[in-house]
Amino acid sequence: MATTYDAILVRLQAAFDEIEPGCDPVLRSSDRTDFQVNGVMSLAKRLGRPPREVAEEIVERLDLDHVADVEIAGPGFLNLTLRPEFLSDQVAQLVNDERLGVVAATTPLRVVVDYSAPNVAKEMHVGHLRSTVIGDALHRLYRFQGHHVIARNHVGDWGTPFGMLIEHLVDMGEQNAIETLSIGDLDSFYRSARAKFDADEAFRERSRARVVTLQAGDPETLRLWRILVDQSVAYFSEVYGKLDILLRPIDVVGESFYNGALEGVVRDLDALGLIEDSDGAQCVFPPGFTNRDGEPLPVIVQKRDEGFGYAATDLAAIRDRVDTLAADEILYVVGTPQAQHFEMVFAVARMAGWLPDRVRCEHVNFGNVLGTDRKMFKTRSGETIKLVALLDEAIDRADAALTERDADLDGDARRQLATVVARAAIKYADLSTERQRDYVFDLDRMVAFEGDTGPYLAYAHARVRSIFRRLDAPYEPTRATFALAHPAERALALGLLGFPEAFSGALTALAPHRLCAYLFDLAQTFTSFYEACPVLNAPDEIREERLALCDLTARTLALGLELLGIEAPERM
RNA sequence: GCCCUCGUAGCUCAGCGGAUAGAGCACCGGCCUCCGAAGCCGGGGGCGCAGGUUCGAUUCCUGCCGGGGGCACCA
Repeated sequence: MATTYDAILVRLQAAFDEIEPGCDPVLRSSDRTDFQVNGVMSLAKRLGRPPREVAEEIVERLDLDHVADVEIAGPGFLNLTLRPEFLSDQVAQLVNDERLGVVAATTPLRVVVDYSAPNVAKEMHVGHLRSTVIGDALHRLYRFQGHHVIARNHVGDWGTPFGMLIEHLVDMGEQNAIETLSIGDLDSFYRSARAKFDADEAFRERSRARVVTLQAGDPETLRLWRILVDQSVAYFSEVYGKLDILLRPIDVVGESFYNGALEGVVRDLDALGLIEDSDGAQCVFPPGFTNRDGEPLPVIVQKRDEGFGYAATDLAAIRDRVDTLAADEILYVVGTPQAQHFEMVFAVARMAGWLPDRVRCEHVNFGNVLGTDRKMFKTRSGETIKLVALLDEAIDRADAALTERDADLDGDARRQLATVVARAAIKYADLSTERQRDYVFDLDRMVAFEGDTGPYLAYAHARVRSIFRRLDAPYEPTRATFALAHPAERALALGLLGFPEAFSGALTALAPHRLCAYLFDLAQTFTSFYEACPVLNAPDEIREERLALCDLTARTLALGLELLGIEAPERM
C-alpha cells in the first residue's frame, strides 16, 4: 500500500509540476489540521507572483477528491483535512498489512553495520553501551526495510597489550585463566596483568618478546591468544544476550582479521603514489586536514617501527567490505571523538579508489554518556562502570517497582519481567535523544514508569493487549470501514497512519530517536482515546471499530519497539 | 592557535526554512461505584548575545560569549 503521506504527496506533486516541474510541495503534518503544504510561498516568490494567487491556481489543478478538503490559509499555506472515506480506507488497509504500511525496499542493499566493538580481555563498560544499542537499532531498522544487513563487531583483539595479557595467562595457568575469564571477570584479569607490567621489569621484557612472537605467527602463542579471544567473545555473547542484542559470535571480525591485508594496503597506496615518508612513517596526506601548526595532517598507515596503525586496519576493512562483502553502504557506529579519524580514512579510501562514490560510507557518531553531574559517567571512585553492573542495577530497580505494583507476580516471572523492563529502560533512554548529543545517564529517570520512558511504552502496549484478554474468542481483525466519529478515534487513526513516515524518517536520518518520539506520541494519543472511548462496553458496531484501532495500536507499538530492540510484553 | 560540535522552560529533551516553539519530570488544580490511575484533562513558565540572508530564521551564514571534543606513530 502507498502510505497516507505518499498518497497525498503524489497528488500534490502533480499539481505543482503543472506550474513548475520538480518543485517540492513541502508537505508536513500540521498541528492545526491534518497536513499542511508549505511550498506555495517559495514557489510564488520564484514566479514573482502573489502567493495566494498561486495557491488558488494549485488548488484548481489539485485532484484530492475523496482524499482531503483543501483550504488556503494565512500567507499561502494549504491546509489539508482528510476526508472520512479516505481515512477509513487507509486504516482498513493497515488492518491487513503486517508491515503496517512500511513498504519493503524494491532493491535490497547490502549494508554493513559496524558496531559495539569491545576489547578482548576487557570488560564491556558504559563506553560500549551507545554503540551497541544504536547499532543494533539501525541493524533492525535496515533489516525490516528489507535490506541485507551484515553486522560487524570490530573487536580490539590485537596490539601491544596482548603480549602482556598472554604472559599473564601463562603465569596464571591456562585452566585458572579460563575459569577467571569464563565467569566474566575480565577486569581483574586485565588489571593484574597491567599491574605486573607496570611493576615488574622481567614481566615487561617477556611481554614485549611475546608481542613479537605473536606477530610472527608462532603457533603456540596464537593458541594462547585464541583462548583470550574465545573466552572474551563468549563473555560478550552473554552480555548481548542479557541486553537482547542481535550480534552473534560469527559477527565478530576483529582487528586481527585484517592483519594479512595490511602490507597490501601500504603497497597498493604506494603504487598509487599516495604514500609519503614522514619521519620514517608511511603516510597519506589527504587534502584539507591540518594539525595545530597548520601543517598537513597525515593518515599514518605504517608506523616508524614498521607496525601498522589502526588507520591501516580501517582501510583494509573498507576494502574487504567493498570488494568481498559487496557493500552498498557501510555504517560505523562509533563515538564522535573518532570523527576526524574517519573523515581522513574515508578520504584516503576515496583517493585510492577503494571506496567508489556509489558506496555510502558514514560515521554514525554519537555523544558521550554523562553522569548526572554532567561529567563523563564514572563511578564515584572514578572507575568506568561495567555494562552488566548497570543492567543488574536497572533490573533490581525494575524488580522493586514491579513488586510494589503487583504482588501477585511470583519471583521468577517477576525477575524475568524486570529484565525486560530494565532493557527497555536503558535502551529507550539511549535511543530517544538525538544521537549526536551527549546524554545524561540517570537510572532513576529511565526506569521510571511515568513519562517518556521505555517502561511507559511497554506498559502502554500491555494495557492495550489486556483488552483482548477479556474477549470470549480470539480476536480476528476483519474490520473494513471506520467511521471515526469521535475526535479521539480520528486522532488515533491519524497517528497509526503516520508509522511509515516515522520509520523511514528514523532510517534515512539514522535517527532512532524519531521513531521513539513517534511511539511515545502514539502511546499518549492512544491513552487519550482510551480514556474518552469505551471499547468493550460500546455498541457492537462501534466496539468492532474500536477493537480494530486497539489492535493496530498494539501492533504498531510492538513493531516499533521491536525495531528499537525493545521487547513489548503481553502483560506487566 | 586551527578544526568540529553543542547552547531551547527550574531539570532532562523534541523541533525535518513556515503560522501561536512542543513533550516529559518537578510544581499547582481537577478526574477511579465504569475496559490496567504505570493513566487522563487543565495551568504557570523558554530559543546564550549581536548582526546578516529570506516574504518568513530556533533552523542557514558571520562574529562574540560559554560548554564538550579532535589536532602524527595508542586504538
